[in-house]
Amino acid sequence: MTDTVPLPAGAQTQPAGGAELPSQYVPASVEAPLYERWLQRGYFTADAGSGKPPFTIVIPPPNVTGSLHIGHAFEHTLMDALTRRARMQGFETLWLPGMDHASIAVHALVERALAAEGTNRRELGRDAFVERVWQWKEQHGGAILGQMRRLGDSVDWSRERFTMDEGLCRAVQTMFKRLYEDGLIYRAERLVNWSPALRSVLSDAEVDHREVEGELISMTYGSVDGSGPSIVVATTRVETMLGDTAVAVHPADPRYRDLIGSLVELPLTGRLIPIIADEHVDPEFGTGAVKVTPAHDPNDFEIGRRHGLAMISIMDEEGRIEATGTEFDGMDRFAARVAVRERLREQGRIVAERRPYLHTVGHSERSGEPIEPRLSLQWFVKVEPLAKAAGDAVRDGRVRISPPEMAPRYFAWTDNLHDWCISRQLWWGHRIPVWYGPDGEVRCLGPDEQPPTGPGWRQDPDVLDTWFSAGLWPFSTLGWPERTADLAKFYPTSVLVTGYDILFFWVVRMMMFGLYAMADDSSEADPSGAVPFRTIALHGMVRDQFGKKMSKSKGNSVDPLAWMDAYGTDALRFTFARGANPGADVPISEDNIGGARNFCNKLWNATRFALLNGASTEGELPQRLTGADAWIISRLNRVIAEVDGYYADFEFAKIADLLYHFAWDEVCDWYLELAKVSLAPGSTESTAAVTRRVLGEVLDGLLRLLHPLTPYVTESLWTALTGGESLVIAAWPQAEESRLDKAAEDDILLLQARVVQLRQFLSGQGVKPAQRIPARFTGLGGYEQQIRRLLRLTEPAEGFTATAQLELSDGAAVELDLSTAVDVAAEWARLDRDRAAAAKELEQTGRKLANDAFLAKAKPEVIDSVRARNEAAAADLRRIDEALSRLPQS
RNA sequence: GGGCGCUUAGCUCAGCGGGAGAGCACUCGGUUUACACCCGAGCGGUCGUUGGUUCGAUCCCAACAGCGCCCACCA
Repeated sequence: MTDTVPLPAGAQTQPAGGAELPSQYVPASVEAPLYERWLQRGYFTADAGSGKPPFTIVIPPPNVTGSLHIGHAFEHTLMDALTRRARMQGFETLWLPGMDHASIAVHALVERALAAEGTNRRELGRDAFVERVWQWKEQHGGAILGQMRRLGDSVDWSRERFTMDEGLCRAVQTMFKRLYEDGLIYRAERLVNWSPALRSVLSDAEVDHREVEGELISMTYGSVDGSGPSIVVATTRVETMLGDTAVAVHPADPRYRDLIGSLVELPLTGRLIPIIADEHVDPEFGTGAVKVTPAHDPNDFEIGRRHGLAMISIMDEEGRIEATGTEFDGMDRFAARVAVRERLREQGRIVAERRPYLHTVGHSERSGEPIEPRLSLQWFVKVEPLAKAAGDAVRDGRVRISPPEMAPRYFAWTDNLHDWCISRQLWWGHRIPVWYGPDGEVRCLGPDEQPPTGPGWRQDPDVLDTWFSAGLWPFSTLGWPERTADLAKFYPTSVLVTGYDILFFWVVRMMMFGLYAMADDSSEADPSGAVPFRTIALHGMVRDQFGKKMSKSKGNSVDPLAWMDAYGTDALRFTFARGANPGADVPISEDNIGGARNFCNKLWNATRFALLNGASTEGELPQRLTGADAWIISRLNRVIAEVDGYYADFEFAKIADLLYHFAWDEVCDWYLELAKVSLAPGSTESTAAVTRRVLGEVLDGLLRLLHPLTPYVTESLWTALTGGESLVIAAWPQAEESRLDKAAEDDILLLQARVVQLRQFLSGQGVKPAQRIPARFTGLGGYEQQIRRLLRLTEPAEGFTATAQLELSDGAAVELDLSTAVDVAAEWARLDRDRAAAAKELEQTGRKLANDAFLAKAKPEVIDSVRARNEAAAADLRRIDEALSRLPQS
């Protein structure tokens, strides 16, 4: 044992010596130096050549434009906890950091800067624009990386990746070419989601369906004067009528049977269009007749294909009407909607208007405007076989989804995925590796192939959807397509931690690509080795204290950095962990984090107490322990096992809650108080030595268990307590069955029950904590000294008069001299309450025991427990009645 | 329109067939030498409603009401 207290690691400003150890934990003086030390010692750097089993997490790459928001901070806390625990468990641990190039977000940002300079990307030109983006990235990108250090993320910075770096470019090209050659990537003219603001196509996943107030206009096609055939159709997008090529009715609809096959005049254009029959039409809706615009509506596109209709595009890439020879040519789509409607009205063709008409319209997720279905030549991934494989991997258990209730959402996606449009009319991103020759040749190139030269050859101008490269993340970051040592060692990754809100976007794409690309690499020893991750752990979203989604516009969002400043990183992390039930949202508030800060301080002071009292972690823990020492070691070992169980199911909230209560209620409130007796001057040196060793053991174990959640305070305290190098590389505790001691646990439970009884009695009597009451115990069978200390009871002295007697649990009793302070009324009230509770328990359990059906059908252990409760209630009642009879009548 | 989930103390949430729990908030009492970012004692709930299954239901089933999220081409 040492007679001075070692300096907590990182606390350079604090002088050595327990007496000078501050009574409050000051995170700011500890965090940054500790993180620096961890980096210097290379604790986070993984070794692909290690013989240890691997544990891998790849970070969901944040956008290069992003900074750390509360959602990242939360997600990183969970990933870091898993990573740190795995490292302590002896895994070769890799948590790989990186960023996503975020095509659209970067475009928005840089184009805004260009606009401020009075220019735009088209004036600048492609190469200069891309150059400009790289400049921006070097200067301003990646703010989040520094913030991750504050959070304590134990990522391997030597392996940091970016989705546009050289290696990932090779991966993207390789993947594209493989899919292309397998016929899983194709180019086709399809009806796509077009964003006029971005002048680019978007995938289905980038379209938000929002309910808007529009108008539903019913109008007459054909003759208005009865001179020829006519039919009434309804639409919310009147302007699209300029591109109509048919009117469709249900084949069995008697109203229109005679009209099928005839031609009607399309107003404003003079074109004649056919009335056709198609099963898709719902006769119940509207008039039962549908205008068909194959080039601007997904359903109509399908109808058009079935009937071989012409597809007339009437809109350009910025959403302006293209209808040569009409007055609407060049008009914005929304202006045209009004203009067309008014022109039709003049012709007496409007037969009904419903306004407002509530319906859903797809909007561009990024730029916000309504998307326009538009006919366009684009690249697609044929997802069906890939998505099936992705679904099967979960169905057959190669990949586990946690919590399992989330699996249906996953299948809903894999089972219904449409082909994925991967080309974007943008400049920042992975350019499609396809060249077109002068004679219509198409050549797809891998990363090591030279682009064709010669006149007329040009590369496809489009870039790939950001999610294409993100889908390769779990293996591209490890060196794929090269068969690197990293890939061999660390793939498949162990667990993917992500929010349920992006399950569909990203997870399914990684599954599809991982299973496809890595199929050849899965060995016989591990046939499931192609999966990108063994487990998908889904978490919820961080919400405010009322369960509301955080948003800047609502003003309820929280800056995690400000909270780290005010309360410390560990407090923030512990708050997240404490709220993290699998798959459920996480409400947090300043009250929560205040409590977590207090908890860190509690640990600080518990360890300070231990250091001041010579706690030791040296040498073997005695095999035979007694009393409180045996109890707390037993409890520690139970807690270790429980924590391990919870980690298996990502039950962070339960881990945090368990450790909080173990540390605070059991270690601090009881064990430290009981230990004070063994450590007091009156105790023998051998007793004190054992307690000092147990004290060290318990705190050592507790700090190890807490380290994944609260790395800084635990590291700081643990190095001071043990003199060890670092908790980061310390071993994770092992639960030892031989340390479980049911008898010691029962002893302390009894002690606690008795102490609580006495406290309640004294508190009910209005006895002030400072008052020292003389007491005489009988039948205690041990722990008298501890009970006296906890309650500040004195030995009965000369003139002791027992003014009160109290029956304590399990046959013990105490006489107290309360001549100084007795509050009879308060005690009556308290005993009455207790009596009512005991009587209720007696009645409830008695009724069950009197029920033959219960006795006949209930499980024996249930009956036994009810019987025991019944007897205990009866004993309580007797004790209370006895106490009542002794109390003076008021 | 389809799918998933939620409704338990003032707030946020655990529990999910046999004794209603936690944190915070609240009330009362405290200068106990680790900690007032503390200690002790307390108050507070017909577990959304109505039926059913069961010896027994907060927990299982059904219906209803309210809320949330995801998916979706009803013109």
